[in-house]
Amino acid sequence: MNTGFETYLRNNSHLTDDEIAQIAGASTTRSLSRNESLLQEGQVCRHKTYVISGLLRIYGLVADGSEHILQFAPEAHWTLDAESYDQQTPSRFNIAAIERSEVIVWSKPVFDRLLADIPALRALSQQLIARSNHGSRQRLFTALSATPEEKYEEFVRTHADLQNRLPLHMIAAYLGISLKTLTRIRHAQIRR
Amino acid sequence: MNTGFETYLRNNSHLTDDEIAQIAGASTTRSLSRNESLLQEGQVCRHKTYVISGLLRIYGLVADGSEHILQFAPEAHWTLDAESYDQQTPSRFNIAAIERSEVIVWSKPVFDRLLADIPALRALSQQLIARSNHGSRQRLFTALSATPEEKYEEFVRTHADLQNRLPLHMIAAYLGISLKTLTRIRHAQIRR
DNA sequence: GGCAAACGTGGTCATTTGACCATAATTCCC
DNA sequence: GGGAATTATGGTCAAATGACCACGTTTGCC
Repeated sequence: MNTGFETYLRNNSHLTDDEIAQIAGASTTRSLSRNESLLQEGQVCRHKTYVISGLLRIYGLVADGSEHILQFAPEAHWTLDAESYDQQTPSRFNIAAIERSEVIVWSKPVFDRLLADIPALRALSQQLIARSNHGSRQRLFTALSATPEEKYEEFVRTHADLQNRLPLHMIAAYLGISLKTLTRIRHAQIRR
Repeated sequence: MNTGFETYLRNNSHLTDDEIAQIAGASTTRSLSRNESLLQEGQVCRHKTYVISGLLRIYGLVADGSEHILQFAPEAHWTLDAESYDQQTPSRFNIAAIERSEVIVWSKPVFDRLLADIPALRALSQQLIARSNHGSRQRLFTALSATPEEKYEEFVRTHADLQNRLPLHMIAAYLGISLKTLTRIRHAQIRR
């Protein structure tokens, strides 16, 4: 079986075919229907996850019930609440499917074992953490410094592929602006 | 010589005294006067840095010349533009001293050598990256979801020690709000 | 295929926020 | 110690934003 995951590893790591087979062999597949939850606030994230197809979101809720999205995870993304997973502590965030999705997962003991056995997997993990770090930081800077319009423009620039798979209210929740403001921005841009 | 750095390593890692001596021995000390720059946008971050004393800030500039602060780095913090350092690419951010500060630095080749030789230092590095990750993410969530007042309250809660070492306009630049708004919030709180 | 839910847009209004300006107090540095 | 720069606060005003509401359309799903 080739889930696309093997292809991903072949193209994005120095793993040998044997190692790839070993990693894939230790994984379990899980299907998520639209809106199905993968992790809820307060639960401990017990699995490392890779998205084969579909689209997930990682988000937090605030007092008034509205949600704010930290990250989208489309196919070929590793998604996890890193803090909850690493430390096995209750998560502050939620993960749920936006579209029908397929993910593969490893329980933490299993994945730890793989990490211990396979140096190239450690290297890949570190690379992913570093990338995530840079992503968060860049996003933080944008959140601090950009106007709503600039935020939207950056989103379109960096997530062109996701733009038509997401309802506008989720884009707004991702940008930290209201749906109304987003609508206004788009309206203004059409006029131009 | 004991700079406090050795003590830090003794308390926060599994490094042996020999290893600690090796790491400290490979470092260079640098003093920064108030407002002195350590790294400017566009430069490549060529050194790993540890703050012995004082206080630095990592910030970015926007078109109108205003600055937005990503992070404060007081004594006992490792500070660096991780992306620029890791990939040796031009930095998008600036680092400068807020107070007169002392830092110790290692050039990247030297520190890479230490990392290769000392497993416990790799472990520490990974821990620091993970922590930084979680910090950025938490901060991003706050930036997206909190009101200015909530942001300030969280800042006071999490940075009580820095509060009276920082001018208000820098706190505002950190929170992503205007100085005016910050003044208003503080005024309202006094009245309560 | 059809019904219910989700979605996108629009209008209005109150509130918040930031821009600009001035001023007093404080702090820094030579 | 003293002069200059930085800092904190305040006032006013315009603009941006969000809250609330309604309505028509689209979409998902049984």
